Amino acid sequence: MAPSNGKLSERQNKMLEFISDFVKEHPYPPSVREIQVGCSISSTSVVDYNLHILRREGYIKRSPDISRGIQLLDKDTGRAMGHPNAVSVPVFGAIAAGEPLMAFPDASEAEETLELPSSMLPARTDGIYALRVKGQSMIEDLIDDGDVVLFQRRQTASPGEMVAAWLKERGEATLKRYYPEGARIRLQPANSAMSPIYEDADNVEVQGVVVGVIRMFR
Amino acid sequence: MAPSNGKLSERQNKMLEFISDFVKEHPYPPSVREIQVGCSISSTSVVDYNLHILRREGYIKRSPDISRGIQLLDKDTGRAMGHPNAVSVPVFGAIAAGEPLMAFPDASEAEETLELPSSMLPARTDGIYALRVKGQSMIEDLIDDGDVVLFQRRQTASPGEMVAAWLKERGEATLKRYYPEGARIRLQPANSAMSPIYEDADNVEVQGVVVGVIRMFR
DNA sequence: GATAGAAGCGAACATTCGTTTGTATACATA
DNA sequence: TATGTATACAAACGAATGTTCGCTTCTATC
Repeated sequence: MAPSNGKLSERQNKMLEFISDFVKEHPYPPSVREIQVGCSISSTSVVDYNLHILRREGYIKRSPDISRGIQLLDKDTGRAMGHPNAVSVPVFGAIAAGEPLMAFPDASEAEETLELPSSMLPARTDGIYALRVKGQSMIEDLIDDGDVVLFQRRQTASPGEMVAAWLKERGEATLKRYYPEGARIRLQPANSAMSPIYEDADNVEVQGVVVGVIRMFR
Repeated sequence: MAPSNGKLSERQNKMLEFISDFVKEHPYPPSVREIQVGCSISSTSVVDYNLHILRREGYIKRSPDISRGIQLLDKDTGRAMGHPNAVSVPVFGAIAAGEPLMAFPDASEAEETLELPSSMLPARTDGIYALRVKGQSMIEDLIDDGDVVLFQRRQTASPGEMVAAWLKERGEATLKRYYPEGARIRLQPANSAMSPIYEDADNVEVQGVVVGVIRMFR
């Protein structure tokens, strides 16, 4: 069996992540075969082999001969983990209205946090943050004043994606669609009453792409 | 099968209690046979029989053909139990596309549930449900095809509110703005390409008012 | 008494699922 | 080269588990 050096293989990490995701989305733990399929493993025996290692290393607990008898443990405390369903998303100030975004916004500086179910979010739930939209520059993309927009932190974007862009010279952030055009970048509002912004590529810093919109009335 | 009078037999109550105790002591739900032994029932078919009743009455949710696929629901709200701060919102079929809404939609019949933080929702978090929007009849109110719309269950609405309305004669539900005009009701789409619907007040049943919109890209 | 539905029963069936077995490959080491 | 170990693979085995079926018992109703 594997050496007891505490390091996990890539496959073992993937399995842990799969189990963690699975229990967030289901009221029961995964079976060996569900792990097999979810992690693209060719044989159930390989799953079992690595589950033994995860158990020995203290990452999980297994109930022998019981279907779905897998329990995630907190590696540090060795205690059972609950149902860590919620991802807390920091909500920063309004976009397009000042200086909302530092390079690495810290959750502690958020005005509030939003507890969102991880099932709602894309696979990578880290680097998710939210901004409250100010103004109607994206009204034709169905994003209204006051909406909360969820972003995935990224430094690059594909043409046409909605991004939070930091305009260095102006010292402000803005929500627009991203269109690189050679050395310059067109930031296109979704409001026919407004004109696109053209900026030198050096002056535009993508800080995240839109992954969702939440609007609550009242 | 049993009459749908909402009362549970002694045996069914015992089963519920057993399941509740079981999930507190184990990281996985009980199997049919474990319920059988724990409740001193002679046959697994009796367990299955009563589990069907519990499901129909909204006490549990079952995942067919999945071992230990039993989930306790909160009878009052029809929500999944076990997530302290989260409210699980049942998501039913698409609106404006057939017959999505029965009089009292049952959480156990939801195609999926959404775990939302109670902080996101209005004070009263019971009677919240969600529908996936089909079509673009509310596009000018910034609700797009595919969006998930959150409703608060209500039988009445104020003029101008967005409601899920059940048209008895047509046997269909629709998402529109609500304008009572004497004995008839105008159901106004937010799409200038579409005409309002006029219906006799007797033929319109408000089933809920819109309290939020969620749109996830991916 | 006849009938029908609710509830229970025992057994069998079919699938899911944990486990084992035999083998293969890569790599380190003696 | 030979040997042992870690990892992976495919297949099969057998236990666990969900489901179904035919029958019985009980009770309410006509």
